[in-house]
Amino acid sequence: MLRAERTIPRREQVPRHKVAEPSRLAQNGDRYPPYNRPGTVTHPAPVPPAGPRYNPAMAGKLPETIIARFAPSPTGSLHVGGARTALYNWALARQRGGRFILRIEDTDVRRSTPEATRGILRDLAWLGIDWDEGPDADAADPHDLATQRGGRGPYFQSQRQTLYREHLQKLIDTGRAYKCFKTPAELDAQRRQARTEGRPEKYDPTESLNLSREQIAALEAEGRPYVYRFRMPDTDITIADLVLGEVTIRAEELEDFIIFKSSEAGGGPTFHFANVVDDAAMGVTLVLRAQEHLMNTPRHAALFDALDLARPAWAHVPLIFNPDGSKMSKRDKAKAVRAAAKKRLDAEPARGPGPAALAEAAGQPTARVEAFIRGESDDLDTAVALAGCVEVKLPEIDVADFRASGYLPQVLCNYLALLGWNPGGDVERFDTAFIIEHFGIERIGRSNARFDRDKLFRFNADTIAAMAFEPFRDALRAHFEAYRPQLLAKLDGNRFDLFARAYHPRSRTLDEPAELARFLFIEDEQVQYDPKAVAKVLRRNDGEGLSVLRRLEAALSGCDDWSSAALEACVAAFAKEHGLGMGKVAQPLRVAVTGTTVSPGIGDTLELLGRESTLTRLRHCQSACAQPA
RNA sequence: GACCCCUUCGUCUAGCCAGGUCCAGGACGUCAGGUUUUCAUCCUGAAAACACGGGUUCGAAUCCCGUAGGGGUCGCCA
Repeated sequence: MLRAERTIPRREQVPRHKVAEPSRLAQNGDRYPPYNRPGTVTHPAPVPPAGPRYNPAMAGKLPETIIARFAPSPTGSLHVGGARTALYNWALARQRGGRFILRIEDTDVRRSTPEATRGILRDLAWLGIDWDEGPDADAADPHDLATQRGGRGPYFQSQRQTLYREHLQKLIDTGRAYKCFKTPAELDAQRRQARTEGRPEKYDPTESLNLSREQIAALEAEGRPYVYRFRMPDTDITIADLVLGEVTIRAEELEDFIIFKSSEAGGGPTFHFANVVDDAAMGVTLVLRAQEHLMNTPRHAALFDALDLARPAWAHVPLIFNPDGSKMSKRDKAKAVRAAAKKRLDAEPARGPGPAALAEAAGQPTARVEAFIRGESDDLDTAVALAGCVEVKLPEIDVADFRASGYLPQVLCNYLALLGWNPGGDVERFDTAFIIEHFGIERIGRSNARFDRDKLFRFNADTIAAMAFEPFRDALRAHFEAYRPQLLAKLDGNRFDLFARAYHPRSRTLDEPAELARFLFIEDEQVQYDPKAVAKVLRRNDGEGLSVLRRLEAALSGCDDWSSAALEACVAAFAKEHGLGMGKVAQPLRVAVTGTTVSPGIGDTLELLGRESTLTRLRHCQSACAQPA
């Protein structure tokens, strides 16, 4: 029963931190992935009555029916900030029995890619965020109309052009949209001029507005490209934000903006226009998005008004930053690699031709690597290739990064929910069902937050510790299938179970076992003996450890039952017999078979390794680490 | 620069709307001890904040005004 004792999760006592009680909504667990079901969070803690704290949100009212949406643009991976926005929208829709729509805003034809769409769908699904309407995450081609769900599709803006045209026509008919033939270069020059003269850099519509029908026809005949601009009202615009309260922008701050791009830019609606038209067409009642959109909102409000459509409720959530206060972006990966590469080059100026050697090691053109290191390029592929050579771990930025690093989806949701919102009181650990039950806009904060990886890491570690064995094993297997297939292949049959048992208590992420168990995946001859470990554990005191190994070899080869429990017992008996502490025996053995002082319990380590490898390594070690003459 | 938003321990935050019970509570991190065959845990304890200045009040982290600082926006990107 030794094994049972050793393999129970680390946290036997009720944790110090308060953990939310599994919530009532959790009972219909089918909506969530297995690991997302309650039960992984078990210790009861009181949730204080969610006393609404003061919030100027009183300025706006949450709609009766929540029809929320998440509308990413498929120009990159799903960022944690985006994930949080999606989570908040989703939670509100689920809590109120509303609908949650996923709409892909691919109006930027140049930068949108199907791969990005696919990645976003995959990452949302992984987080346990599902949507009532939108593309199908499992479809061979999510763009395929037949696979999209919901009655108000299609859910790609590129597939809704007719609708935008119709609404544009309405604005033209009511005199709220007009053609503007100014080129970007002209506008830029005007802006610069205004700036040097100290005038406000506001677009002046008079010229375009005064164009006669004939003049317009002439310009078009010349083939001059034009955009459509929206005529802003000349009144102040107040928006009732659910998080920030009332925000008023004075009329003079407002300018006519482009709603339809020129043929040169690919035509079609701009974000502002498509966004508003679609929100209206899809019946969206709540627009909860990042605060960087706050200054767009007056434009959107004016557009709703001009189109005679009901404004949705707006809620602008604060932004998420790096611990150092900088904006969290993909560039951070390049920055981290650059810093490490520079350090490496500075440290070994004598060795090799520097950047060229690095480039070769990374399999990248030297010129590209040099440019990268000089900071002239932030190319992600170069960064990734280089990262392996300079031994730097890329910072996690996107949801996919955290997944690859072995974070649990429910933990990421938990942490993200907490970044900008809290249920009140001291409760910090909870599952998604709890979020659905308790989430509320009135408790969203109003100041920006910094992303604390340490805290997320601790949440993940504690959640893994609290998991029952089977869910942990299944999650670990799924992770290895996706990210460590070559290692998984070496863990046949119930050896994977044994592996999972041995590493469950020492895993803080699902990826840690892969790093920690290196010794398992190498050939017996490849074991590298850490000099410090050898000196301390084997050679010290006149080779005390080595002599233990000699005697241990005999004892172990006589062990018939090569199971963790029997091995543990065997080693313990040996220690007792020789009047040694367990450490005096287990440590030399550990160094002998792993090359380091770190591994799972000695019984697990030996069983995992197998009899043959253990004995081979034991002999090999004795000759390799013999006391120097 | 203009406009808008924000401001409690290093970080995320509770408390603020209904001022006293707050010499400000929790979490992560940090530090000091302890448990443990390594690792990872676990246990005990500690340091650590109301940005500043005015007001209102018997009393202000809480209400008002100002200052400073941080952030966002100012694209035919979203």
